[in-house]
Amino acid sequence: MTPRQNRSRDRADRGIPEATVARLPVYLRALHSLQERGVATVSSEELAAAAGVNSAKLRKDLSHLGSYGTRGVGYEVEYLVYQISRELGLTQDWVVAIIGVGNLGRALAGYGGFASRGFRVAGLLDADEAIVGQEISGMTVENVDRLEDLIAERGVSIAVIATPAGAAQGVCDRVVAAGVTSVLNFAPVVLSVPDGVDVRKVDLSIELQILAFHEQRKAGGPGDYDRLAGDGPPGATQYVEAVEA
Amino acid sequence: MTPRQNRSRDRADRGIPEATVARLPVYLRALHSLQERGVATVSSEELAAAAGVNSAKLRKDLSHLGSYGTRGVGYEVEYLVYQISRELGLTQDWVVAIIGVGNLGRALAGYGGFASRGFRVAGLLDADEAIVGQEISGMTVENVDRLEDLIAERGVSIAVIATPAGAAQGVCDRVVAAGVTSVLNFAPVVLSVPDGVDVRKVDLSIELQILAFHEQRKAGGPGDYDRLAGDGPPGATQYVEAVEA
DNA sequence: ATCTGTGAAGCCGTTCACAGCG
DNA sequence: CGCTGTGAACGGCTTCACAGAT
Repeated sequence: MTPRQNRSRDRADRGIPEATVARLPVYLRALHSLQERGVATVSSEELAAAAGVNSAKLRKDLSHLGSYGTRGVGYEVEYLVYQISRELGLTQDWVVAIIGVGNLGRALAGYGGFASRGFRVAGLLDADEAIVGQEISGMTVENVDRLEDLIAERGVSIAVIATPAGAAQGVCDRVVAAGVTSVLNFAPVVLSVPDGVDVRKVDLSIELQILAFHEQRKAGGPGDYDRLAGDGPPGATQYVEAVEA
Repeated sequence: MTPRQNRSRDRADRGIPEATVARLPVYLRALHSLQERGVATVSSEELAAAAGVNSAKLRKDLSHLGSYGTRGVGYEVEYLVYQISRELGLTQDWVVAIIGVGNLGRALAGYGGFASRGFRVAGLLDADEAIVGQEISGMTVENVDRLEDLIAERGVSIAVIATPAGAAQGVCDRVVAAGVTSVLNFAPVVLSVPDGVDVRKVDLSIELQILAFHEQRKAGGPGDYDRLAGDGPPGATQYVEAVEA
């Protein structure tokens, strides 16, 4: 027991706090936007406003990367863009495979934010013969049977799982066995993975449920306009788990 | 200055910690899954495993809702499902409008997880005349010009923004002006909203960037298979902000 | 004078370990 | 005895406030 978390973040790791890492992409986006508007220099106050955080937090975050600002002046936009990009590993290309080409998989395949930020989609895979062979966003959907081969051949390092809930764990096991250690999961299930594999999860219905919680606290009921249907017997709520990603 | 955060979470709020709220939907899903398998009673240890958290955390989370377990036994699945559903406000129906019917909007419109959990999609809106009038998942796409009317007529309380980045803030301002206080934002921008409005953000490229950071820390480079292109001149990274959600 | 970088304090969330109920 | 519910300890993140660089 006592599963000593092997988390390699003791020190010497140049340890950037997780919370900071999660905000760096936001800063990066704000900086790109400034760059497009021709801004050369920015203060922590301005950048923080653009990123939606407070300026002390921004400064502390950036201080974990190094001293890239000039006191009395601010930060040079281009330089900071480079430093953050490098820290996040975006100066290299990452090869991504999308498994599951339903509605969501299609949306992801066509998502411009991937290609433009150092992520290259190198495969669209599906198990459905009716979908395999289709042309989606300039790529041909391939059979998921070839998953292991494709990962090895194309050097896939990030797998995006957009399958139905029932298929997700199986797909995950296969990509992990094939050597992938980073998974972005859109299926509404908790994936089990061995230590050393990172899973991030995006769950649309969870986000909505969190909003509903706060909304309920504000008004005490939906809408406030007029009461519409719903509100049936408490115990009788029908949950269908009809998720299809 | 000193923008005193008007965060209405001082007390009397029956204060459930935000971190707990974010996990309740996960517990709920695990419980539904148990329910389908006919399990009537579950221990904190079992439920925690199914939800991917540790059992002490689970017990503390549930303790914020009340004492719904039985010592020496565990939790009654059905009862706990009801209590969590009620706490999250899922015993009522929430009316959702999706603005922006591109690839992602389509995926969201067809997402089973909405309808099955107390969320009713009551409108698909787009600005593009070529899309307006189309039938998507059994609904006709309507013109975003009618946004305010639809919100009022149908009692929309949650707006899902799936527009391109450039349109998002404008749409957000309009839904907020029309009385909506909960927004789920898929556009890659930081939305400004007045106090009292909740915004949650889902950002695909941010998640990938966080994965890339950790992946970089493991291997020191993408793939580990062989080095492919990339790695160009540092200052020359091309960022296109070509996001179209 | 201005704005960054940072110790110190405070807050929040997690984990431990056990008291207490069934 | 088994398992929940919870005070207490701990650790991480945020915020404050100011020292220090330009």
